Amino acid sequence: MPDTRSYSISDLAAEFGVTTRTLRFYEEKGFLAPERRGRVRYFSAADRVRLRLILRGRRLGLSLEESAEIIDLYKAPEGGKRQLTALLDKLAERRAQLEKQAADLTATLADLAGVEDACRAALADLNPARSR
Amino acid sequence: MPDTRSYSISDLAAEFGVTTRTLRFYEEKGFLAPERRGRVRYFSAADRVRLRLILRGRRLGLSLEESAEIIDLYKAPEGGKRQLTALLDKLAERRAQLEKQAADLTATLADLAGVEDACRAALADLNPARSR
DNA sequence: ATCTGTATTGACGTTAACGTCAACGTAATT
DNA sequence: AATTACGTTGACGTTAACGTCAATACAGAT
Repeated sequence: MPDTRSYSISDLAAEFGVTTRTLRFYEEKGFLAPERRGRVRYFSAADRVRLRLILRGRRLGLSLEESAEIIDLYKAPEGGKRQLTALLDKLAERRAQLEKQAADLTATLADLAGVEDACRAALADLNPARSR
Repeated sequence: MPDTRSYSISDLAAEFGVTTRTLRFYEEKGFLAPERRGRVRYFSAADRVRLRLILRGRRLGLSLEESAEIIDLYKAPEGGKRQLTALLDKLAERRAQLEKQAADLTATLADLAGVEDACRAALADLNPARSR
């Protein structure tokens, strides 16, 4: 069975550590489209996954727009040769960007590691008895 | 010799692909502090490095504030045990965040790779003659 | 002298991504 | 009937990170 359970707005907000305002905002902007019974929102498992991806993009520093675009790429590729080729181009573009980001990340982590070393050395130097 | 050459504001802007407005803004906010002769700014090699680091942080999705904080961590660790321990805590915190980001990154790249595969398969399927 | 190029300082405008009310509806308890 | 707990829709406020003028200064070439 395809996980027919639904989530209230505050369920999701609590689970992902965001406010309900954020979720309403995402719907207003079209990044989420929960079911509506009356005025009340019911988030499906699919909505939940989509939210997870959006927030993942956010942690990567992407705009909501960018995240949404990438998520839309995830959808089953259909269409003619032209569409598919265009999609491949976009994918390559994204990959290039993300790989640059990965490089930046490792560089920063390396820098931080260097500082950590120096810091530990200074500490040990300052307290020779309890060095390890 | 310690690279005594200096850069004009538009030199740096051109080199790093930002506008002069951006550099003035960074100075105004205290993220850069170029030398001033009269009213004119002269950026040193050190300023240039700092700018590079700021922009690296920006590509990682950090705020300027966060980038500046990290860059300040890079400075030679001094101070007493208390300071050094606090610094180590900050470093660990940063590292945790960046490592989470790295995980997000690899996950996203994996997703994109999956889409690329499906896309190529669809293309090959659509044009069996020229598959490779 | 004037023009061209590059610099400067205000100062207001803009966009994204929400925060923060206020006013209200509704369903279940007390 | 009143409280409590959750939901809703406006609508205005906020912050970061610049963009976009406008008015001005100054140095060198024409």
